[in-house]
Amino acid sequence: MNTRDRILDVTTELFRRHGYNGTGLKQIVAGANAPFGSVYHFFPGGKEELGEAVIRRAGQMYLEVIEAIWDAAADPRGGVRDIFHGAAAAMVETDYIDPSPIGTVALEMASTSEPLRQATADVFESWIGYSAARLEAAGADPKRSRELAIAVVALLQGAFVLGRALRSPEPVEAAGRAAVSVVAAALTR
Amino acid sequence: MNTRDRILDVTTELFRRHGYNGTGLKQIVAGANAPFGSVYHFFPGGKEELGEAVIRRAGQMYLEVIEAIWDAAADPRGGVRDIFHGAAAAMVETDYIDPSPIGTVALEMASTSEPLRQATADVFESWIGYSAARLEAAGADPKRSRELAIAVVALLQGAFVLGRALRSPEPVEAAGRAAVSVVAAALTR
DNA sequence: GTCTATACTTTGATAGAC
DNA sequence: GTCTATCAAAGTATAGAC
Repeated sequence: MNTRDRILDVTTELFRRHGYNGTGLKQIVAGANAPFGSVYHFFPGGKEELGEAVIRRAGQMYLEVIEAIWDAAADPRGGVRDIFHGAAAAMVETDYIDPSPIGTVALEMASTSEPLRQATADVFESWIGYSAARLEAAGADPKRSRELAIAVVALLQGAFVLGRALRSPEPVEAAGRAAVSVVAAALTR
Repeated sequence: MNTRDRILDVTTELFRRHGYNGTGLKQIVAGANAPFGSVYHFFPGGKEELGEAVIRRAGQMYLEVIEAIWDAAADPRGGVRDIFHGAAAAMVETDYIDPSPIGTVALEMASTSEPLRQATADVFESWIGYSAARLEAAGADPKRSRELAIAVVALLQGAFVLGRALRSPEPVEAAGRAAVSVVAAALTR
């Protein structure tokens, strides 16, 4: 794998464990077996530019995972259920590392770095927009599909916070059942 | 106000904006107009002990706010609705500072500091336990009241993440309507 | 593009005078 | 209890050889 991708991979992993401020550039180059100068070669804007790239790449990867799950699911309820089940399983397997680095960076940096805040906002909007479109296609009221999608994404992000704090998959499972119930209610109306 | 409380207040405020790792001890003593040594006088365990005190105090304060809202509300739906309305208003008023420092610290530190992780877990459990008891008293199935309470807390925390990233009260309002709908469904069954 | 060395700043923490 | 001075380590960033 090339140096740039190794740097991105290691930084993503470190952000998931320690967030943006908790991750040092020295840790990153050590983990990526890269010379220190390479970070500034590939990301001239330094840590902030690297962080933004990590957020946007992780957001895109997750969007593709969500798309694949929706495509494989029989109906919207099944799609939502599978997304939360997958996330719960991932948390247990990884010893409760945050499934995605995005929520942590959003909370840490929204008041500090406008480029990073904007990157997290763009990612969340992409998830919300995609989910709203799928819910609408499944029969949800167009006027309520965005609100519904926001609730599902909020349940997922909030469940990550609780699951990580409690070191348990229970919050993700509970949030998943709530998400299915909210979606089901909107579709049978 | 005494020095110890000033330190706690300033640290809470800084955690809400920049999280645990983004807040320096020097910033704290500058903001609190306190000598540097006072931090170690009142919190011999250093930053970690101070952080734990901030988390537990904020968690207790929020629990009391939630209790007051429940007591004032006509029914559970109203209580849940008021909690989210209040949070949305607070975010707008404070230019989208995180309403509480707890979620950020939980995500940042869960894999790094066991005392801080435990403190965030204890706070979330106290919110979940109290909310579950109120829902149960209102007629929710005892077997489902905990799951319901977890979903409401997850919606709230997730909405903070999204609201902060998007700089909008929309996610908190949307999550609030979803929370009311989930609670209402569980009570009319 | 790779790698090393280094500059400069900020961090958390400690010692000791008052 | 208050306050100052200072430390060692870690933080980001840069320069320049190869």
